[in-house]
Amino acid sequence: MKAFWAKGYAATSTEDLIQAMGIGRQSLYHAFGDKRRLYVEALETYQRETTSGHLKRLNGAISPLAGVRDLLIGLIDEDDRLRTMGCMGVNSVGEFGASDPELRELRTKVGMAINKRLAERLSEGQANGEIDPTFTPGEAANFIQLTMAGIQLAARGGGGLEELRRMADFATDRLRSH
Amino acid sequence: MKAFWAKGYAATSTEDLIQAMGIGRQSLYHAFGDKRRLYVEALETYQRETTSGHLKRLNGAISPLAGVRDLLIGLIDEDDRLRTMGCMGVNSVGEFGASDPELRELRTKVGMAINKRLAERLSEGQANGEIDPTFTPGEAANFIQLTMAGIQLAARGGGGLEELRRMADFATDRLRSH
DNA sequence: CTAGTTATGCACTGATCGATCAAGAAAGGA
DNA sequence: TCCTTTCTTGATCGATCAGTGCATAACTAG
Repeated sequence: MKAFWAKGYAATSTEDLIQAMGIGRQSLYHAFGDKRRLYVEALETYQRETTSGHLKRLNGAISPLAGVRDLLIGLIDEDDRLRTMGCMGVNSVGEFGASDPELRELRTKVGMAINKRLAERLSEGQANGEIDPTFTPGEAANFIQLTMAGIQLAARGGGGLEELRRMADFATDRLRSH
Repeated sequence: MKAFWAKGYAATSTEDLIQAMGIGRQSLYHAFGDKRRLYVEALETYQRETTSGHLKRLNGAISPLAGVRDLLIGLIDEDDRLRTMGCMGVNSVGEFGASDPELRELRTKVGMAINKRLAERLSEGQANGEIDPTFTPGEAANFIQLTMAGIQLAARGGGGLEELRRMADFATDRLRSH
């Protein structure tokens, strides 16, 4: 997973993979079928692990808007090395675009789950007055997801810790009611 | 340029390139040195061509906020095929991250130029009362750029025309003063 | 212990990778 | 015109690519 995450699908050789996993060549093919299947499994694992963390931060905060902020801030790893790896899902979109139906479905599934919970949470925030009531929760949820992707892309591009945190705060503040 | 744009650096073979350009193999190496140099030149050309369009839209509008909107809307091609190619610069960030100093500098240069003009324009908007005066133009400019990247990534991922336009409008409206 | 299944190591496949060679064709300059 | 430089063509380089065949090793069930 880390090998694909760092270098992308095409630039990661099967040699890289067996080195990273510390197993033999035949074991890789026996266990995963081929390079592509391994990539899909790695991406699935990545999505599963990260999504649960995202939802935990979104739900755990004391208020909906604080949840959004925690979600965005939580994307930004303090460690430079980890942060510049970005998000494997975002990287996958960049590499494959909309061309691969299987990856697209995988991505859509995760996106919808986050979107749903995000919209619920935003709706709560509108009810308690902390979030601007003039927009629809669904649109705002889409926009938060766009912001998530933007932050993670900027992180991969070498964006600094403080710079990214300011952007997360800025985006969060844009949802606040006046 | 289109070949690299569509498939990324690693997945584009020199055979793809000579097919796309309609020239012989040796001509490619004679004219560009190697694959990497050709990629850098292609990316430079892409940046130059697109950036001028972005600035034109940002400057051409009747008001600063309308300029921001035109800038964001202008990223979204009506043609599905073109839209799903996304932005070559964004794709490049995804593929190479912060690992390549030359690409990073190329990207930074363009980013700063847009950022500067964006901040100026936002400042104008705050002066004429159309844009929320409570934030600093620089931060807002960074955020617009993050939104640009987010839109273009979503486009590559298969985002629909109307969906993306709604996000552009939503982001623009977040800057409006109340 | 044995039989049968599963996993692994090593050598190797054809294909394709990026890049180069040698030689000729075209273009440019005096 | 002749000579030099620039460009193009086709064959080919060694390296690496993803994926296999085959024999051995490890494990499991009885």
